[in-house]
Parts: sequence; structure tokens; C-alpha cells
Amino acid sequence: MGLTKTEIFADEQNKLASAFKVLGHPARIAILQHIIDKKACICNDLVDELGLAQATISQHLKELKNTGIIQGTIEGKSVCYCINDVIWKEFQQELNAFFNQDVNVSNCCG
Amino acid sequence: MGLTKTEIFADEQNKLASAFKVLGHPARIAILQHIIDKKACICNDLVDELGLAQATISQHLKELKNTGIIQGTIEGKSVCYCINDVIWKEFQQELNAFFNQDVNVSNCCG
DNA sequence: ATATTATATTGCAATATTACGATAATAATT
DNA sequence: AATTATTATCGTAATATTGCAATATAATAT
Repeated sequence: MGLTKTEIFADEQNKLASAFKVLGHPARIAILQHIIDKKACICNDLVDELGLAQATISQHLKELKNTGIIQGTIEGKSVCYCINDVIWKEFQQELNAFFNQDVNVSNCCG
Repeated sequence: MGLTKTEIFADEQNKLASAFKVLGHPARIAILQHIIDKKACICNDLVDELGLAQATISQHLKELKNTGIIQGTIEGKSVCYCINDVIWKEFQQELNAFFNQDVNVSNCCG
């Protein structure tokens, strides 16, 4: 099938999974890290930096943009992509809430 | 293609992306949350709890097991799955390291 | 031994993702 | 206006993922 049955899960679970999913590709990790390192960035930088075709990078940027974690503003003939720190912090909180759960393991599998 | 070009990225980036990727499905989030809530768990629980076929859940459990974030021990005729808290903490640290970066946005896109 | 229960594996169909070349769109430069 | 530079979109091929029925495996119970 290839089609996730989102309707059987809670909104919260779908949302969290989506957030994780967009980060689940090394190109998108590399793009985010590059943006963070440079403080600002344009797509053409990335084409030189990463070893992927321009179309491919544009597509990954689009996915990141769709989640809101980055935003792009047109600057002349290029586009300045940067982290949307409001959404970044939302992601941070959601993922922290998930990982900072008390994972009590002691009374299991022993 | 559908094939990620992992060879062009740093190991660290691939590893981080893999960690995020396995969490990027609502069924796997739901499975983890169920295990955490119950402190212990068997697969059959999940078949009743989630609305997915036994084969599908077994497959998701396998993916989680492959990353090491859960472990399964045979208990008679069922299997007791639980969080591997060592790996859980590794995940937690990796993801925290990524999200706790200083995302300085002020001098960009303004 | 056979039946039952719990889980894993296999095989398959449907959809999604990744990647890229070609092309379009837009803005700056000449 | 034509050219160049930058990014987006379209179309397409290849591979991956999701989900399930059917079947296999393993342990327990009868």
C-alpha cells in the first residue's frame, strides 16, 4: 500500500511523527545544519556544498518549508532561507516532551 | 530513484537522520508510547490497542528493534518488548544536541 | 500428538520518496 | 531586448515504505 493510516492515530501522534519524518533524511539534516552554521543561506550555496542536483535540493527545501521549520524570503534573484525560530522551538518542545518522558524500565523484561 | 545517497553525507548526519526516520511514523510513536505507559508490553496488546494487522505491527516492532530503541525478550509463548533505556538515552542525547544548537536568526532574512 | 496462542516471515499490491534532467519563471545585468 | 543567474516545477525512473493475507514457527495446553 505505502499509505499511512493516519486516521487511526491521535492528532498528537501524527503531528509528532510528521515532525520526526521531515528530519529523517540526511540531506535535510545537512541543509538545516548549513543554514544554522552560516546564520543565513541561499539555495545555490547548498548545491555547491552538498552533492545533490539543484532540483533535488529545491525539493528538500520545499519539504522543510512546508513544516514551517525554515522560511524563505526573496532577495533579489536569490532566495534567503533561514530557520523559523518560532517553529524550531515548537519542534524542540514537542520532541523534548516525547523524549523527556520517564521511561521506567526496571520492572520489565527482567 | 527512491534511494537516499547516504555516501555523500557525514556519518553523523546519516545516523541522526536514521534516528529521526524510525520515529517518523505514527504507529511507531504509538507503539513506543504504549510500551512506556504500560512499563512492559507484549505485541498482542498492540494488535488490540492499535487498529493495524498483526503482521503490520510485527513489522514496525522489527524496525524499532533494529535501531535498538526497544528490545524483546521471549516470555513463554509471547514476547515482552520494552524500551532499551541505554539506547533511548543515546537517542535523547543525539536529538538534544541537534535541537539545543544555538539557532541565531536575528541577522538573516530581515 | 494435536490444538491453541503468540509472533515472525513471505509475498504482494498500492502508494510514497528520492533523485535528476529538462524546462519554466523571475530578477538582475549587459 | 537579450543574456545570465537563481530557484521552482514537471515528468519520470528507480527504490522504499506501508499494510495485509497467508503461512511458518515456536511454545504451551489439552
